[in-house]
Amino acid sequence: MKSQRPLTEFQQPAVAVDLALLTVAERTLNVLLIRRPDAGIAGGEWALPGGFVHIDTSLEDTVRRVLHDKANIEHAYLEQLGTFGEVDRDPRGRVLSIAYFALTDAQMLNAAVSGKSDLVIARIIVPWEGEEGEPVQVEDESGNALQLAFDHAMILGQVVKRLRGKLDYSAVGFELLPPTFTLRAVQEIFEAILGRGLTKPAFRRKLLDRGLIRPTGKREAASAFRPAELYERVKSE
Amino acid sequence: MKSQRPLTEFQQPAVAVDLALLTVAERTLNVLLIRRPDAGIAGGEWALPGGFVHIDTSLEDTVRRVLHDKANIEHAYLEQLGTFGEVDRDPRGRVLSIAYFALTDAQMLNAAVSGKSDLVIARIIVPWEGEEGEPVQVEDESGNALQLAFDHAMILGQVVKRLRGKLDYSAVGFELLPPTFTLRAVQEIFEAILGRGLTKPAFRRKLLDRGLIRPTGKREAASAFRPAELYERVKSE
DNA sequence: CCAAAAGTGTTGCCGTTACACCCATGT
DNA sequence: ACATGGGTGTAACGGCAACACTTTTGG
Repeated sequence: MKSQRPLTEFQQPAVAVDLALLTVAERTLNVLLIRRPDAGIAGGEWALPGGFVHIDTSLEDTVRRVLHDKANIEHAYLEQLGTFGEVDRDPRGRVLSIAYFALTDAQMLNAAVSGKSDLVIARIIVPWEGEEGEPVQVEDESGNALQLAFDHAMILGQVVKRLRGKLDYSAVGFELLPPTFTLRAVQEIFEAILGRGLTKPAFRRKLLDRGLIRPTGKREAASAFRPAELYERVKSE
Repeated sequence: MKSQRPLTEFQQPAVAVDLALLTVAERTLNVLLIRRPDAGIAGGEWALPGGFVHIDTSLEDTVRRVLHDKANIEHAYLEQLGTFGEVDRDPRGRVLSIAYFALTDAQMLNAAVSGKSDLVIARIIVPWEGEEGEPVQVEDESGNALQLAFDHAMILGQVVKRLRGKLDYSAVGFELLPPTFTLRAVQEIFEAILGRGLTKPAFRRKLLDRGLIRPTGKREAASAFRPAELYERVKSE
């Protein structure tokens, strides 16, 4: 910091944000991907939606712009994951990526994506256990593997690692659920993120003891057998 | 990402790394600060050492350069904290800061800093409990408050929060110790970071049960009373 | 022998797990 | 009535904290 006009002294890297927008559907973690045009770099591959950081826009606002412009979503839980800055991570040149992840429920994401042909909701296949944080694979609804562009497989691996780590002591899990939900639905969210089964009674009690959710008195509508009670989040003070 | 030459299309923010180099001395968290020249922006205030990210240097290498050039240190535990990008966080213009923290033992830091008049090792005063992550205060060895530049008080608060969160389930605490150390020393590190006392027997056992350290058979030299056993880290496989 | 700090044994609490069982509902 | 998933009781396990106690060393 020896100069008073540092902003022009060196050639600076470009700065982008990349957004991993996740949900859980059919007991599996899903992520929104955008197809890169065939003609360009990494053509035909699938990437996290992203955008460059303009000089008058904060990081949060940049992410919200990406969320709105590319995913048609206005509100979602957002959290910064980290910044990736290897010199060769983008063949177009030096591009830093500030990675964020966002969480919504499956219906929201389905509605936002319907009709957009360059978007897919891909299933995340995690080829490791625990919190290793290695890269992951993705596949479409038919089970076909998708090729991820740049270092996005690694970034997604870090997202899964972060989620697994925070699930127990934070309230991120509920961000993947609609406003009211059954306990069974919460358990499926947890199992999808952790990649392993959980015992039902222990799970229910731990959840209720934390005081984060409250029964509404209503019950789910369509069910072949006994309908489960619907719960809602208790607004944090 | 609609352009093939994005690097020049928009005016880009400048990108810097800031480094919080911490140690524990006299049962207190300390951080290395550098004094900003009286003439410039934030003149006379104290800042985390930092530097701009050059176009051909990775983030890790940039941090190592800062560590070497400004703190005289070659090796230290390094971890990325997060990226701070409010539009007005730096009065010189739009500067993103990718914050890292580093950990060493007190002797290392003292040796590196001796004779450098623009550097201080400041005590961190944490005015909150638990893992709130609010800004912190700093003071010199005589107890005089130091004025922190930019958003560095907030960044340091986030570092403390991160350390408190990771202390129990990771091995970061040992990065603040010399190669061999007593159990008492480890406990003082933990107490300094957590900001509260711990009961000795429980602490010792938990530590030894984790299998991360091993007795060397040697004992500490200078002691008024019974000398404690010296331990070392067991090299992770 | 005493002071001071190192180190150990024992107990009890509490959160979590596991397993067995009962309950409520739609066909 | 019965199949099916929702929901509860109970007992065992294990981590951790607290406390009292013993041991070791230098003066």
